[in-house]
Amino acid sequence: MSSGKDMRPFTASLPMALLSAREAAMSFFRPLLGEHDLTEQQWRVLRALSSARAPIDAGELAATTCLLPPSLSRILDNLATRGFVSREVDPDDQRRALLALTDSGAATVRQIAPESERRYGEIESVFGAERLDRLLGELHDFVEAVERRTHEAEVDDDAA
Amino acid sequence: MSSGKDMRPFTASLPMALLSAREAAMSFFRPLLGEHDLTEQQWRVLRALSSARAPIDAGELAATTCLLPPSLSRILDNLATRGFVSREVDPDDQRRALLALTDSGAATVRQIAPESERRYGEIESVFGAERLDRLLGELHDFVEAVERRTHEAEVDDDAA
DNA sequence: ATCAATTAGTTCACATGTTAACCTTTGACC
DNA sequence: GGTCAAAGGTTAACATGTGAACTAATTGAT
Repeated sequence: MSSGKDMRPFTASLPMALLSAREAAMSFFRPLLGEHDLTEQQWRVLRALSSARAPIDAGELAATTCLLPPSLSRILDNLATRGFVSREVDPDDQRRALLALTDSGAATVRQIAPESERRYGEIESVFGAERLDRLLGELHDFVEAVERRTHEAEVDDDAA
Repeated sequence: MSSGKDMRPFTASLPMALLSAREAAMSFFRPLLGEHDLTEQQWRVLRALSSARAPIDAGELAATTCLLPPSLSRILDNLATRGFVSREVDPDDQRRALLALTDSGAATVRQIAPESERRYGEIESVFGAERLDRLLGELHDFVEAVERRTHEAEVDDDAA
């Protein structure tokens, strides 16, 4: 007698579905990043800094890139050593680090961006551009719905 | 002058959207698994073995759980040491390992499954059950579309 | 039967994920 | 103005992600 009868089939699990979809999506970009000796996470950081208009602090960067502080800390060590990122202490609050792209980092982003966009276009052609947009919208709504619920729970905790 | 003008906004990137959605989804389960000293990946392995009707080999298990062989190898070391999983050599092909849940592993899955299902129900109530089903369907289709294209590319390679 | 090419898993090296502990700087309070 | 809790980052320890190299078993071609 199998013990699996009382659980949702494996493939019907949302975390698994999101994971395999992400693997599928990243299969378009991983080879490109590998050619430039960048990991997916390093690229996320460069990309986030590139679209930031001014230096931002580590907490904000961590939130934007979906990286936990310890991971981000090590990634910044790496990127600073390679000269892609500058790290300074915020004079207004010496606990904070202010991060920015160096010229070399910005040049690297500019070099990779066009090919990255081209491959994003491939994804659109495989799945359909508007269908992809709808999917992005649903994913965004999902995150919002979960966050709303989480905040309510926190308020409840405070009240208790 | 910001250098970000030629790239898609960060939040509009599918990999990022899938990643943050996955984080949101896992926020329901991570605390539960932590209570049982299981990581997300260890739980994926236990769950996959629990729904397998017969012992399966490592390659199949890796594919099912979205784990790369090196990760799976270490995870199986861990789960075997803890007595949750048994590992035997396939007599028909001695390269293969045959994996199965032990009684203790099956008991652990049975113990966790109900609460896991309950939390899945919370996700449904937050986002809507049919809306979640549609999302799952789209994610599944996306993976299929990408895999189809990848297979075509491989055939092209062979022909070249 | 023999040997080169494949295949299944593991091991290695390095980067990241995850939690907890730590250190410094702030800010609120008295 | 001194004390203390909280905030921002980093460090530590262990588990996993990732690509490359490695081992052993199997397959296939000769």
